[in-house]
Amino acid sequence: MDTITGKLNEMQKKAVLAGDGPVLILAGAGSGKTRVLTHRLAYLVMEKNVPPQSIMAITFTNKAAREIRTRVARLFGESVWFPWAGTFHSICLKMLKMFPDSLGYRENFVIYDQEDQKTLVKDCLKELNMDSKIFPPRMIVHSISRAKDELIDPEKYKKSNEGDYRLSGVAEVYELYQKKLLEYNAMDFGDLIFNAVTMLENFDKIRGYFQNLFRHILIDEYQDTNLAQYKLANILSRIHENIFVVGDDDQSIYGWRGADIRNILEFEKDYKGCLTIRLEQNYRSTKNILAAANDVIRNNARRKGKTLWSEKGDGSRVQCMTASNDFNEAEKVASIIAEETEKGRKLDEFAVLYRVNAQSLRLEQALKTRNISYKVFGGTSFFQRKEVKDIIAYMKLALNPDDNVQLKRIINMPRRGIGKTTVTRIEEIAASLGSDMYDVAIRAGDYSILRSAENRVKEFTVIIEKLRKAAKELPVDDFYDMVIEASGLVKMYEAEGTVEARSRIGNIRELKSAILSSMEEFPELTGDEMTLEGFLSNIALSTDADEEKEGPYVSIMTLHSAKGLEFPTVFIIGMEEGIFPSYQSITESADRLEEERRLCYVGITRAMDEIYLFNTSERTLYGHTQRNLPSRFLAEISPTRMEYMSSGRGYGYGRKKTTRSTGFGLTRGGKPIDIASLKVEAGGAADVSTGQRVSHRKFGEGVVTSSEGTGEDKMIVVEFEESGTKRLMASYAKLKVLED
DNA sequence: ACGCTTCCAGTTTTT
DNA sequence: CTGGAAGCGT
Repeated sequence: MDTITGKLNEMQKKAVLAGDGPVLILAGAGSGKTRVLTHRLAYLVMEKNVPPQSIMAITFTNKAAREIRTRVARLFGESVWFPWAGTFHSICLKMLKMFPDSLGYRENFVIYDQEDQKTLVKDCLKELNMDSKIFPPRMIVHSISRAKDELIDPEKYKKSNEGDYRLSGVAEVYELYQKKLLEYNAMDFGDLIFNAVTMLENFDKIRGYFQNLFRHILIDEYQDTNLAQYKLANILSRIHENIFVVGDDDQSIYGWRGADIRNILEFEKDYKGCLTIRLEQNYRSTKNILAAANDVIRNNARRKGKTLWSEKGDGSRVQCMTASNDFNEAEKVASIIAEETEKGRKLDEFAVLYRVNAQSLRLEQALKTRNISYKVFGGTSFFQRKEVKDIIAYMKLALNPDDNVQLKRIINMPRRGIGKTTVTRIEEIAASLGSDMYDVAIRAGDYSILRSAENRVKEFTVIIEKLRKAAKELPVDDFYDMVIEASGLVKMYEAEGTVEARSRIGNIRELKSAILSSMEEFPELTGDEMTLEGFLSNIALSTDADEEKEGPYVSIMTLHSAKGLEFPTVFIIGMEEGIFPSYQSITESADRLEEERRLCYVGITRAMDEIYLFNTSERTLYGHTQRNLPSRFLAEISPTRMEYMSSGRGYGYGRKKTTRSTGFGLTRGGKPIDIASLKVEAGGAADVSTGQRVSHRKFGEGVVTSSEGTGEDKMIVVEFEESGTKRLMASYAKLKVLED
């Protein structure tokens, strides 16, 4: 028992030892939630004798799943296999593969990523004669994905959007899109969850089987679940009712991807009699950092409410700096890192976080010129690279020739003289026959209209036939060799001879190492040999397979990708209105802005010892230069926690003289001004600004959360403690500004 | 069929 | 400023 609870604090212990029934753990940032989960798993197996195969443990990333596995293994002193530990997607895939024909899918179905989805949507638009200007494929993919997150099928979608021209159009596409997916024997990410839920709902026996199987369900990052995932867990936990969820409503930052913060906010309502435990002791950050984070998140209305505390010392104050422009900002970050490493600190103690990937460019340049090693996380992942996807398309098609999307991708890749006309003809013939394009291609000679292209098409089908045979006979690594050889893709890049082509060949070769390492891992995990099907599903569900980088490096990434990580020193750059919070979140809704604020909270709480917040007075993004006011989040942090560093002007090459001012004014046009007095709009005549506390004679006290327009027309949104959120006209509302 | 030019839009992205 | 897509000329 001591090995399980020995190093836990009281609250953590209570969570780990909780009895049967639903349990909600509200775990603040850095409060040891992974520790609680792993200890809970160990407790269930070691003390309660629950067989590992009857525990479902769900995380959001493969990385988190791996982490939990290795940490549980450490507790056990040996590796115990939890067959149902993984991501929502991998677990659903596993359930679906156990009963593949229940939903009309054939075995060997493949998984579509976003790019495949977009391609398929474009095909649907063309077939429906719809204009992709009016119905941008990106937006449609998004709408379809959101619908699936909310368990809305095409029929329901159509019904609930009757009369709306745009959404009815989306419904049309959605319907055809699903039809094609089934024909092509493919599922997208959303389908994995949606179909698993559908399968459980429609088949009593299957449902009963899983409901009995899972005596305990544990879910990490519960604040990021969507409705479909909520439903899945809800159905599966109905018999044993042991649902143990861990999350932090203040870290819900994926609403735009369908995550429904309601799931965690209303867990107690949905699971009556649940045990709720708050983990508020933070083991990560200094008091100043936590205070700043608490200051920011306090301004959100939609939250459970929780205040983190720490036994660590105050540490240094939040370092704020206004750079003249983005170039200068990057220079400063780089120079601080250089200075600190000269004092003996390691590069991997630093992370630089930003709102959008496009911001990384300047930073990379600045770090490069100083020879500071760095790694950009996120961005295009290895398996998304064009050349890698092409190879995978060959593999997918060999496994599943029904897949027209992959066929169209590679039929003329490398060039073999099959152009648009031929492809369209094959497509039309296939459509009128009700068969797949591959069937038509292989019989190209039978169709007079294809006669002229027959030889070139045959060249392609011969390759695929060879690969289909090989796919059944060869182990995956040998099969890969054959794909390289038969497709001629590497040969094509070799002929190109450019630097870019060489890097593409490098990536293709890298894919082989990915295969080899999965082949090693696979039998360990499942006891089976890795099949082509297994490999393809594996990589479809993994993103973090990037090549390891040698040596210590500075981590640079978006705020989103930083979730779950920690660093001694964190820089957040671009703390500006319109950047962070993003322009869209300011204009769209209060909810979106609250999510943005949570993102800020996530960012600040990544820091253990030091945090630097940067903004610029001028920034070039997407080719145009803009002047942004400092982020409202800066104004929300108590000045007593901040230290404002101003510096000599200069555009990157000026002297790096840094002067410290005792106050916290922001330097603009040479005059220091108080952050709290900044207006949201440049030049606005209104006298209330976002973040300010105001009082209204009828509504009571509240906080200004957003505003739009200027002068007479200025509208502000105020969240009143008693009366809720109100939209008011600033000039008529007769608000009194409260001093703190 | 293919390559070259022009035009346009452009968050965040655990799967 | 980028990358992707559509359009046009060979």
